Amino acid sequence: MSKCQQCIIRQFNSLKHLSKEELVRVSACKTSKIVKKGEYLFEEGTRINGIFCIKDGICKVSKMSENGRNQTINLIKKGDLIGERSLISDEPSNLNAIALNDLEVCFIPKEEIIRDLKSNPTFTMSVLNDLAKSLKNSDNFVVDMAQKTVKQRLAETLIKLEDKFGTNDAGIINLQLSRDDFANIVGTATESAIRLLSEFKKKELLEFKGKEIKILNPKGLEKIAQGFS
Amino acid sequence: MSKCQQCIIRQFNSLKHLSKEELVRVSACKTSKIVKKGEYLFEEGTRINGIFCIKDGICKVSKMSENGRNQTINLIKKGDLIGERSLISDEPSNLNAIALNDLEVCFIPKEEIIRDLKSNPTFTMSVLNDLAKSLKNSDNFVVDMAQKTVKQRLAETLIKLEDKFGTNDAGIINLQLSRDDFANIVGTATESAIRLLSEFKKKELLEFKGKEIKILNPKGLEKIAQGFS
DNA sequence: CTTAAAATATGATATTTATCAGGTTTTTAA
DNA sequence: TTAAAAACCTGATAAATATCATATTTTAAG
Repeated sequence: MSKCQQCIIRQFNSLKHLSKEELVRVSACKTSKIVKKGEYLFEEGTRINGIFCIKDGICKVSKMSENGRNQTINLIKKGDLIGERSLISDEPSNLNAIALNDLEVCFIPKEEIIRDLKSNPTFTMSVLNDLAKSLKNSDNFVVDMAQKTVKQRLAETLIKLEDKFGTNDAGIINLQLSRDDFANIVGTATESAIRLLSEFKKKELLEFKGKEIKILNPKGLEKIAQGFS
Repeated sequence: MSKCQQCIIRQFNSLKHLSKEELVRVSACKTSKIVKKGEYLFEEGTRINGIFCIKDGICKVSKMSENGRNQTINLIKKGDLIGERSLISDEPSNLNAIALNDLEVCFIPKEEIIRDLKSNPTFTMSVLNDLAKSLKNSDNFVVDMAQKTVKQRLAETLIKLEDKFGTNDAGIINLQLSRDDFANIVGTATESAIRLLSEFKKKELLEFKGKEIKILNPKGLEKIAQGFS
């Protein structure tokens, strides 16, 4: 198994603040696994007892509402850590993590990381920083969900996806989501997501062929996200 | 000015993990202030550079949406800390904090707390814990906002308010909010909040006289929050 | 290659919610 | 105490969104 010390991925997250010795220890007790597209990395209600470092692939973080509908909270990509909350509280996870495409992850047990948290303040501050950023994102997300229309939210989602995952040479967003995935991110019915995507296409804000989406007029989408429509 | 060492409020938050010496230092550099009802404790876009400890009163945390509408994110009460995020990032606050009634707060400058974070792992873990809990709350809030109807959200809000602030001898919730406040928590128009409160009253789920609200049938409200209506 | 299943699409309709408009009551300040 | 302002309330209507029904296209499996 590859060693954390040599893993380039750690440069993208808090693990970069670990010393060489700490990394060696972490490396010794980590495990790796592959999660196939559509399978769970972890499930709501289970204890995860450690953090996952995403080496490759994209992971959808979601939660069931009491209404029985699924809401996607976040998309996690290569280089991100997930499961930080399990370090702190002993409660089972309140979230699902599902592979959107084949996922390569490392798992570091809780005790190991806690040991580092207690001894390495720089590492701890970095983890605090991550949580703080997530919290800010989440708060902003609440405001959007509460105050924006479905159309605004979909426009915003498209912009954010392009930002986060980039495009290929042809300008197509480097992430293929089903209409249902879009609906679950935006918090709407699948039919509504489909209709709005078609509307955006008709208005030449974007074009798509199946799941391949290319944004043609980002400014226009931005306007819509801000409520000018 | 009163001393942190003798302040009973700190028992309710992470500050309880500070040692006597640390508390003496904190106490020496803290400042106190009163914020009158309706005034800002701090404003979106300003740098706060420290944390506030709420000694008395209730504070509304909110954010303007791009649509120009206000969304209340959280209600903070006696014993809570607020502003933890400013410890970590240097960005200005993305939130407003407004006094719902007269507020008595202490302010502890950032540098002082960071010093303690670096030297006291128990304190740090407690702050991490707070952030993690907030994040969980926020995530749940996102799901509610995205997936529940206004009626469900209002019912849930009422239950949560009673939980958090309790009731007086007459069973009236210990917090007086305007209909507009309710609308901003639930994320709806003021008229809609009014209509639904009236509907709940008609169904004898609650009774109210002005801003004094008494829940009569908590199970019934719970049912509605879960989507049975 | 063929067929069944899943995903996408679109129309019709019902429901939810916002908006506007006009009241009444309560609170605030002079 | 009284006038003005703010908060509250209700109805009518419009807009947004969900739901249901059904057709088409795409994908997956045999």
